[in-house]
Parts: sequence; C-alpha cells; structure tokens
Amino acid sequence: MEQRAQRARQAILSGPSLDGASWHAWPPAAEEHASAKRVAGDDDDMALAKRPRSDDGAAVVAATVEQQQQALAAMRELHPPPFDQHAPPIVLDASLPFVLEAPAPTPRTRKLRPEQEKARASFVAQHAGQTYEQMVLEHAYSSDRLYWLKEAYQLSWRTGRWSADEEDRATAALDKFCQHHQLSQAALDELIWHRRPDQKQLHEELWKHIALSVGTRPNYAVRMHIKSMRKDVLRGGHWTPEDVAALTSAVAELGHQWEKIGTRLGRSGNVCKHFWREQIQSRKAGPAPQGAFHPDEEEALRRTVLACCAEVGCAPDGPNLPWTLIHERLGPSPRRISVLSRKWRGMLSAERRSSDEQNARWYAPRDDHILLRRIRAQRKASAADIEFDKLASPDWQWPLYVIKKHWVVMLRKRAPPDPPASLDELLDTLARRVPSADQYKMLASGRRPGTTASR
DNA sequence: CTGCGACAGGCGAAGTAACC
DNA sequence: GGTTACTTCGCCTGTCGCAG
Repeated sequence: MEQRAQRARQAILSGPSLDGASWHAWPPAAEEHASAKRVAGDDDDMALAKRPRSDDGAAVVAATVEQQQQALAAMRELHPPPFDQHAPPIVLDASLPFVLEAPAPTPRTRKLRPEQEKARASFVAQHAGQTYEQMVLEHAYSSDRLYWLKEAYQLSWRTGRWSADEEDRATAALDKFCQHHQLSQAALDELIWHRRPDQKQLHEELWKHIALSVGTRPNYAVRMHIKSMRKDVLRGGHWTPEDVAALTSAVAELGHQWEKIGTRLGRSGNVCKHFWREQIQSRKAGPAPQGAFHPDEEEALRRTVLACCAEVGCAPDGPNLPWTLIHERLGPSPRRISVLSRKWRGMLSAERRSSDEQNARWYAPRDDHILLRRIRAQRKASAADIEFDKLASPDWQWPLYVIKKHWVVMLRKRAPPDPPASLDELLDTLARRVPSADQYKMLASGRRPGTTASR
C-alpha cells in the first residue's frame, strides 16, 4: 500500500509530462476505477479500522459511493473514453485512488488557537480514507485547510511555475467545459467572476473538471492560476505616470481592495498591490539608493536582518524573513523590499561559497566540466529537458541564473553549428571543446587555486 | 574597443498564512 | 469560499568594471 501511495505521489510530483502517452488516456474506464477502489479497500482494512467512524457510517459510505458514481458518470460524459482503447494504463490511476495510511505526526510550524485546533482535527478526521483526488483535486479547499491535509497525510503536489504542458491541459479543459455546457467566453467569465446563486454547482464542477484534467495541482491552486491567467489578459506591462496617478487615487478612495482597484485599472489586483507596495509605499521615505550596494550598506543590512530575525525568532538563512520589519528598521531611504531580499540571498550564497572552499567566481575549466558532468548525470534526452534548478548542491552552489548563463555561454562558444541530435553527443562535443585547466590562465580575482571540487 | 561576468532594477507569477 | 498580506522567485534588461 505504501509503495502504491509513494508511486502516486511520485506521479503527481513528476507530472504527466514524464509519461505523456499514458496520461492522455484520462479518464479511466469506470470498471478500472471501481476495481482500483475495491483493491484499495481490500489493502487497507487495517487503516480503515483505525479511522473514526460515525454510527451511521455505512449509510454515509453508501450515499458517498452513489454520489461518486453519479459524479463519475457526469465526468465520463464530459470526458469521452479515449479514442485508443488499447492505450497503456494511466500512471495516476494505476495507483489511485488509494487510501492513505494513518497520518504520521509532523512538527507544526504554527500555533493554532484551541478552537482552530479543534476544527483542524475534525477536518482532518473527516478526510481519513479519502483518495488523493478527493482531497486535493476535487474540492477547492482554501490554503489553510489544504495545508492541514497536506501536513496530516503527507500529501505533495507540483509547485512553482506552470509548465507549458499544464497550461495546455488547463486551456483544453476550459475549452471542453465551455463546449460541453455551451458557454461563451463572456458566460465563462461571468461564471468565474460573478457566478449567480443558481450556478454554484456548475462553478464547483468547473474547477473540479480543470483540476482533474491538469492533475498535478490542487484545485485551489488551479483556481487561482486560471483566474490570474484570465485577468492578466486585460493589461500588464509598463506603468505610465497616468497609471500611477490612477492607482494613487484608487487607493485613496478604495483603500486596499486590490481586486476592485485592479478591475478599475484593467490590471490584476496582485500586480496593483505589488506595484503599490514596491514602487510607491516603500519610497515614501525618500528616493532609494541606486546602483551597487556600498559595504556600509551591506553591513547595515546584515546587522538589521540578524537583529530582526532574533526578535521574531526565525533563522536568517531560512525562509519567510520579516522583510517588512527589516525594511522599516533600515532607515529613512531603504531600497525596495525585493531588492533587499535578493541582495541578502546573494550575500548568503557568496558567503557559503567562500567558506566551503568553492570558488567565489566561476572558474571556466573546472566549473564548466562540473556543469557538463552534472547535466549528463540527469540522463535527459534533449537540452530542453535539463532541470537546471537541480544541478546545484551544497558543495557546488551557484545561483540558478549563473548556471543557466554559463550553459548558454558554453553553447554559444563551444557548440558546433549543427548541434547533434542527442544531448549525450552534444555533451561529448562540449566536453572535448572546453579546454583543460592548463590551457586557461588563472582568473585574476576571487579564485582559490587548489580546491577539491570533484563533483 | 570588445567581450564577459556580476549584479541591480523592473515586472510579475506563485506559494503560504491569516482573516472575514 | 474568497480575499488580502507577505514573501520568494523567475525572467529579462541595463549598467559597470575588468581583462585581453
């Protein structure tokens, strides 16, 4: 059971792009679905026995099964069976639905009030025995509830930027939903932004349908993304003085109702809020210094970050630093919060590199070869598949942009005009063309000769 | 003079927490 | 369930200093 759960989580994390052929067979035939359910149930008698069960549990289960069958029938109508009936089984559904093991206690990162703790425990208990799909994909739980489930059942899903594949599936699902319900784009916007009371069910069905079609993100994340996608179509880009004036007057009139302000300005609420905070509010105290950080400024930043972190009890090299507080404490004309945050990460990174016997600067002969070896170790079919964010490690920690930049430079300088078809051949060619250390002159600054970067 | 590395700035997407 | 606040990160561009 645990292996199946692991496989399922892996499938969620790696996403359908790793197994595109089988993915497109979604949804499964009802028989497979039902049989998977039965198997999951058989496997998990022990887990089921541990679960709290109400007196009329059997009736509830029967009603739930009936509801699920109805939902499945509706879903099958929306997603007709795949054209190729001989397609390989779906990775996700070969493992799902599964009944999760009893939750392992994990350290909580935040304290809840007693009534919140009670609500959390009850919410988590209600979901015992449910499938990953039911917990993550079908319901639009808001972030706090989703966090409770994630913590209690060790759930995981894809985060970060949406891949083109995910975007395509979301768009296709939206189109399909509109076709199925004969909705125009305007009607769809109406449903998304200003649904009528009688559209509640349709509204839920919409997000469920898209989340199941995307498959790799929680219903809630899907909802947020689709909304931002459709809203940002309105307008983005450069802020003119007129835009800034309009924003200022809108904030004066509406306060921090960013959704309304965004609607008025034709931009997303998030963008208006961010621009306001970064560009206008943070500069009330005066013009921010431009250009490189002065050593005194770096020292002041270091002192302030350490003091504020000690005050609120967080690690200065950890996540979620109190930047608003740091920004406030830094004095009359600080730089913008995003600049300070990025500068601090850069300082930490440079510090780690210099203390770990790693070059403070990229040393082409050695670091180029290390980069090539690490890319090769990923065993990708093409350069487009390289996962640059997974190349760094504690003993070779370069910022992502540095790694990407050196890859691009290497390609430009060393790749043949007609690059070979396979990534392996390209890597071979590059490795032959990157000179050895002896052929290079030592870089003038920042390098420590004789370090042992075997990686 | 040119190429390159480093890094700040601009803009925006996304995740998490908290609140209503 | 919906919104806001806060934080982090990605991508692109421009600028500056240094070495060849």
